[in-house]
Amino acid sequence: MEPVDHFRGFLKKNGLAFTSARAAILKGIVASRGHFDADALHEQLKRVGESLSCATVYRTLPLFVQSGIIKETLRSKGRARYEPAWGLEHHDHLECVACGRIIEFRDDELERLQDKVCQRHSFRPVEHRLGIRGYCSECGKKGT
Amino acid sequence: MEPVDHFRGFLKKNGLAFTSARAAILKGIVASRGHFDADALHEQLKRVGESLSCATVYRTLPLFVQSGIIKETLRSKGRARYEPAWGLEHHDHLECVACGRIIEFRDDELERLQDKVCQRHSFRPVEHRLGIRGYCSECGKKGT
DNA sequence: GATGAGATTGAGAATCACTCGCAAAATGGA
DNA sequence: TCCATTTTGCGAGTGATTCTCAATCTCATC
Repeated sequence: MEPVDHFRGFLKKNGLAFTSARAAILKGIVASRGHFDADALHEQLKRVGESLSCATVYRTLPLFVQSGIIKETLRSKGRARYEPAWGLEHHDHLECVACGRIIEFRDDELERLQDKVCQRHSFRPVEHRLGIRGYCSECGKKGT
Repeated sequence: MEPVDHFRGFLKKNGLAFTSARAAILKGIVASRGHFDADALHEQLKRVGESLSCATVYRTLPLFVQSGIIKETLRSKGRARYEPAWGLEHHDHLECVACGRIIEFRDDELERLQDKVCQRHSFRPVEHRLGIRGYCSECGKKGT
């Protein structure tokens, strides 16, 4: 199913309207492959002629999170960041503190162990975030 | 070694002064066992008669992080949160989305696997944060 | 113990990401 | 088409954090 169809279904189920602003934002999300923040998304939309108020962008992002189209990731420089999630497997992040590069990885064993930890504490997980900060291979070479 | 001695050493090594404000904040940190945020720390200090400007608290916390006395943890409600780290083992967090309770846990196998992931990507880790959000045993019982 | 260069502090203004309030406009089921 | 309901844009408001800068404190050195 296409994200847009899923999103329409989500809106209808919740008595919300599918507006042109929401359509535009969804297009922006799909276009921006990879991580983005509210401001970057707003800028990108402006570039393609879709000028929405930034309040609308901020107001709409949670809907996309709730519907599973995107998910919030580690915030950086005080800004909430997002990444597409629709149809993608869960993964975690390595974040280079020197160059800012973000490397995604997935490790099933790691996932399994986390579930075990939750069981041990009778904890029902909803989501988790693992972020490892350090130096990527490039920056690691350059010293310190 | 006591935290205060370690901290003095850290300051000297960096050409910084050991001031009464910093001593007071350190005392506050030690007193507040467990997680805290800048505002809570400021309030606590005020309660014991140490009235520092909140700018000073904000300015000083990074020094304690750098020196390894505390570390930043998952932020909550838009606030940066910290926990004591001096002399304590690393651990990760389960965070209840219903009641806000934070459960600490440690799993060596999990740590080991993360190192493996880093090796696989030639990534030199500096720190990592794993936060699992969900429902704790108490809140899980109450439904949904 | 006095001195001075440099570090630190307080108070309030400034930032910055984000949210709110409200009137005007868009949506969509009947 | 009509209208109750939802959205939007704008600008003002928030709340955490940071900055500015003059006054104050530290501490190595004298």
